[in-house]
Amino acid sequence: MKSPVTIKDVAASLGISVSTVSRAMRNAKDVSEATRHTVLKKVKRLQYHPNYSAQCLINQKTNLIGVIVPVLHSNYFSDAISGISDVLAESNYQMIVCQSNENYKIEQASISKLLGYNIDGLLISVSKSTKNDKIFKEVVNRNIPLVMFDRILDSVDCSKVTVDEYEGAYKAVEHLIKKGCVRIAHLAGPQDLLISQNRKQGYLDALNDYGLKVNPNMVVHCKSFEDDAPRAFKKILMNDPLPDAICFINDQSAIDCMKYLHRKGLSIPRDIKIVGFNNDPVSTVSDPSLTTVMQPSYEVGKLSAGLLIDEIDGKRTRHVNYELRTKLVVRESTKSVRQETKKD
Amino acid sequence: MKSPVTIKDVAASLGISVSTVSRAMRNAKDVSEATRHTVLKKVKRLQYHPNYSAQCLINQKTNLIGVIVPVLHSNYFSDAISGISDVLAESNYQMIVCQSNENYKIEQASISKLLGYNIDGLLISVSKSTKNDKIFKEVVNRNIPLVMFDRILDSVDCSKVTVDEYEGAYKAVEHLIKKGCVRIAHLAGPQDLLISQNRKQGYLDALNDYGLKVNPNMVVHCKSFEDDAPRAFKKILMNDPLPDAICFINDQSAIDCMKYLHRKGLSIPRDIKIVGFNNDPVSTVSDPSLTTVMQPSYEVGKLSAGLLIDEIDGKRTRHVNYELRTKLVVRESTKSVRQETKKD
DNA sequence: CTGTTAGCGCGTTCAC
DNA sequence: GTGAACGCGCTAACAG
Repeated sequence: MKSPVTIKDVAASLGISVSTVSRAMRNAKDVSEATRHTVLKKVKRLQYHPNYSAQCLINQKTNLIGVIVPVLHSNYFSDAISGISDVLAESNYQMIVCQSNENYKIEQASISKLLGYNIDGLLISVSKSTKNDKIFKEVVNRNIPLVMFDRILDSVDCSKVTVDEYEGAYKAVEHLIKKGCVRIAHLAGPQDLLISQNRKQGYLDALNDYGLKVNPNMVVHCKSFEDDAPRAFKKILMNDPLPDAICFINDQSAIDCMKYLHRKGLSIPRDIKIVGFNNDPVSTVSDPSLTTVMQPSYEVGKLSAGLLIDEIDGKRTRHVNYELRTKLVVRESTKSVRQETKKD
Repeated sequence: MKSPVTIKDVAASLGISVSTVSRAMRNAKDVSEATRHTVLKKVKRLQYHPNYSAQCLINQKTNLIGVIVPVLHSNYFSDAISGISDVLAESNYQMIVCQSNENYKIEQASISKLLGYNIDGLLISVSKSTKNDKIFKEVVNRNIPLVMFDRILDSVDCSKVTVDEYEGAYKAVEHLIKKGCVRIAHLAGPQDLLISQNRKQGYLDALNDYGLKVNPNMVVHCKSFEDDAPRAFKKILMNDPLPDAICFINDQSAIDCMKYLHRKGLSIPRDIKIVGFNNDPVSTVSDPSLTTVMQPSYEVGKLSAGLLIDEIDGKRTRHVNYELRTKLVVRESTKSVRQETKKD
């Protein structure tokens, strides 16, 4: 942080007082046009940039927003952050980005750091190991606007932006039922995550609403979205008779499963229909292409950032909850197959 | 930025001076164990967090690093940022992240903002519209450590971390040649980008080294990695005779092309062999799976951040250039096919 | 070991 | 319209 040239230097080199320079810089009205002009010229020549740290001390505002996500290298979160970034840039805010790596300790430490930086607001999607909400209560107590998105904590009193995962899963299962499936399995996400619970509930309710029995063996939770999914879907496939459809928590595991089934000599969508979740790029590329639930991640980011800024500006005092809609993207992995004419 | 509780409050509530509190906080040696203990207890009870802005004013150090990338929602850059984040977190730095959206004006404005925040260092991968290096010279002049990664500007005097795209492309083409291809086309990236030029040179040199003629019609530049690729590969496919292999600048366009060729009744790898670039998740999923050039993006991020911190800490005064190696990941899209036994 | 003083760079009263 | 003085929250230098 080298900014050798301060407001003093500008003032001295012009033989005027610092307060005049300060006024000229901030377009205050009580400065003569002449002096303002000379000041601004000098400022440019000297490459003077006001020191934010000093300004923050006075203004009690940093224009800094903290953003914490579980992981950065995921289509979902990088899209969301992209949305956040675009909105913040428009409003002259900068974002300090942290990834918790799904670790509550790191998350907590990051928040402490961010508080030290006097962020004007915080956007967070909590890690899957987060249960304690103490640190968030502290944020709220300090009157720092807080918006939780995607992965939220119900107990924290703040605005929240989520995706209607329940409806997403419901629509997926409904689609499968309409395709004639009756033994529909569900590879569920980590049990602690609210989004996993919501999706599972959507799955359960869809089955119920259509009069299908729930077979507990057809629902298997995985501990991690990435590493643990294969174990989980293999467990599902130990059912006898096999499910005629599986509803997944993400696209990659759905595709991994399709490949596995292929190797086992099963055909998709004929023998088993598959639905993913997310609409990642991979879902268009797999063979068969994957029916999946699209989540508006970029919009989640944009909306969250917008809400946060409104709260900072005092444009809204009450907290709000938004739930964005998903969209079922139907592709080949759930296509109808007339069994009688098909052989192989 | 509400932090009503300051060091004064702590001092007052304990009936001691602020400097004692300050000392206790920073584990200075000239404080009695007893007072330190009571101070720390009080600090916790009052939820006091030191004000970084004030500290920065003294220390002339913000522990803030600026990070600018062309886009956030890309496998490559989100991986790189993830690497940066992990390294910075270890060293107690925070990162302010900006995306230029490939727009030089935005890039420039972001840098100005970051300078205002008195960042201790800057990590940047320049936009493809960046030609002017004036703002970077200013950063260098202000003695702010700067590391460019992936997309660099040769003219700027700073440390640089790149991927050996030249060798990556060379290896890809060499692989195709060894597979017997002789009419190898290249879908090149935006002409202004150094990485596009390097990859093209690797392509050209490989052809030359193996005694193959370069056909200018077999090399087509696209203006954008995403939108413009289909136009470009269709132009390549207007060649008569058709190429027997195409070397792409990314995986998605390679896969789009494979699909297009399929619809046209051509078979891959039999009729045309395809190589991508990046090793994105999609490359494992396509049918046929895609041979591609893996770039160590996470490592690029880690290394860049490490270099920057060393420079900030004064551990290294000279600028260095690192060029990380790519790895050719061979999959089905370039598999050998014995033509005589194959029919379709 | 602890308290007092000064000053980091800037904005904001006040006088003039 | 302009300048001097004060304070934002904190640390460093100096006393004691």
